[in-house]
Amino acid sequence: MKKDLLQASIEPLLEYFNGLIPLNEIENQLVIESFQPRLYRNRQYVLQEGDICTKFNFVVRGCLRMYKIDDKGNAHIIQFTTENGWLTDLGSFHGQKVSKLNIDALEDTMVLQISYDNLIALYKQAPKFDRIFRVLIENSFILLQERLLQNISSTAEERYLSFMHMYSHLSNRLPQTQIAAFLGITPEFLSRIRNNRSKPKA
Amino acid sequence: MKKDLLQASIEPLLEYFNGLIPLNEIENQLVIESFQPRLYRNRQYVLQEGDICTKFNFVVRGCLRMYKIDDKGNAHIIQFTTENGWLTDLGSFHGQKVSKLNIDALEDTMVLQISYDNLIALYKQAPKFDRIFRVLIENSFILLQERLLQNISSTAEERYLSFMHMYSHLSNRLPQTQIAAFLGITPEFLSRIRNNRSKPKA
DNA sequence: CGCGACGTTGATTTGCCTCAACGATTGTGG
DNA sequence: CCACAATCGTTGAGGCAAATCAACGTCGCG
Repeated sequence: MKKDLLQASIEPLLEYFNGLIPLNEIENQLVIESFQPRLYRNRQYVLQEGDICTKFNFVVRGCLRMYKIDDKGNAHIIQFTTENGWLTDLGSFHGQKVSKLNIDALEDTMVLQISYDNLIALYKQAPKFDRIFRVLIENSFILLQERLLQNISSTAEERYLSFMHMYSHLSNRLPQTQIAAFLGITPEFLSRIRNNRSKPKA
Repeated sequence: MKKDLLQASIEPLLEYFNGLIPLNEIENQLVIESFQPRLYRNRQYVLQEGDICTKFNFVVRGCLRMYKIDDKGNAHIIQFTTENGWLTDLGSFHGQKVSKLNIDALEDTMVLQISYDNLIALYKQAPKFDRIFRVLIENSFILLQERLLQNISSTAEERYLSFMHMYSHLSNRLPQTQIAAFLGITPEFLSRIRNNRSKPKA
C-alpha cells in the first residue's frame, strides 16, 4: 500500500527538515501531505531528456545519478545522490521547460518527491520552506563551486584522490566507469591512475 | 558624502529586487538601511585569502572577479560579476569561516554590500528576502551547473566559443589572460585558438 | 551457457602545457 | 613629457597528460 510506503519513508525527510530548522506540527503535516513516495528499480529513468522535470526528489534509500549525453554518445555525470540527498534538474524544474539531462537509478532507489505545483503551494502555505530550500541550495551551490574549481585547476589524479576522500562511502558502491564519467575522464585512464598508485615508483 | 553615494547607487538594487518580487515601502526602506555603498579602485581587493568573507556584494557599476591561487601561483577564476550581479564567497560567508579565495576589482567598481549580520537580520525582519535570495541563488546554481557540465564534457575551443556567446558583453572588456584563467587554459593556448579560427582551413 | 558490462593493458595520437623570445601597449614616476 | 617597466598578445619548439582504438580476461546475470 502507498500508505505503508509513506509511513516507512517519511521519517528521514522530517528529520532532515527538522535538523535544518525545527518545524511545528502543521508544517510537519504539510510535508507529509506534499511529498509522495516512489520506488525506482535499478536503471529505471527518473527523468529523461526532452521531458520537463516536474519533481524535486529526496533520496531515502539507494542512489541516483544525473547526467548529460554528448554528441558522441558519452555520458557526463553531473551529480550522484544517495541517502538524505536532493536531486532535480533545477533549470528545467524551475522554469518548467524541456530538460537536456537524464536522471536514473544506479540501485533500487526509494525517493520522496514533491511536484512543482506542490512545492510552490508549500512555499505559499509555510514561508519557512523558502528559508529551508534557500539553505539547502546554498549548500549545494558551495559544493558545486568547489567541484568546478577542482576541474579547472587540478589534474585527473588529484580530482580522483579528492573524490575518493570526499565520497569514500560511494567508492565501493559505484563501478569505475561511473566514477570516470563523474570525473570527466575515460575509464581506461582511471584504471591507469589507480594502478600507478599501488606501485609508487617501480 | 556617503549619503550622496547611497542616493546615486541604491536605485538599481531596488529595481533588481522589485523585478524579482515586488517590495512594499517598509521592505524598500529595509534595503536602503541594510546595504552600504562602497567604491573599489581597479585592482583593489574586496576579499583576500585567509580573511573571513563578511560581505555579500551587489555590483552597481564595474567588474569584480573571484579566483583561487594554486600552489604554482596561477589564478583560476571562478566568477566574473558585472552590473546587477552578485558576488560573495558563499562558503566563507555562510559558515563565517576563513576563505581560500580572493575577490578583486578589474575596473573601478561601485558595489552595494550587506554584512552577514545585517543579512541575517533582514531575513528575520522580512521573510520575503528568504525567497528572493532563494531564487537568486537558484539562478546562480543553474548557471554554475551548466558551466561545470561544459568543463567536464567540452574541449577548450568549445568552451571559448560558448563563453564568447554567453558573455559577449565581457569579451571586449576583459584581457585575454583573464578569459583564459576563467576557461581553465593558458593564455598562449587561448591565443592559438583565436588565430586558428580566423583562418578556417589554410 | 552465452552475452554484455566491466576492468585492464598496450600502442599510438592529440590537446594542451611549458618555456622562451619578441613586438606592441599601457602606465607611471622622474 | 619622456623613459622605462610592466602587462599583454603572439609565435615557435618541445614535452606531457589524457584520449583513442584495440584486444583480452573476468564476472554476473538472464
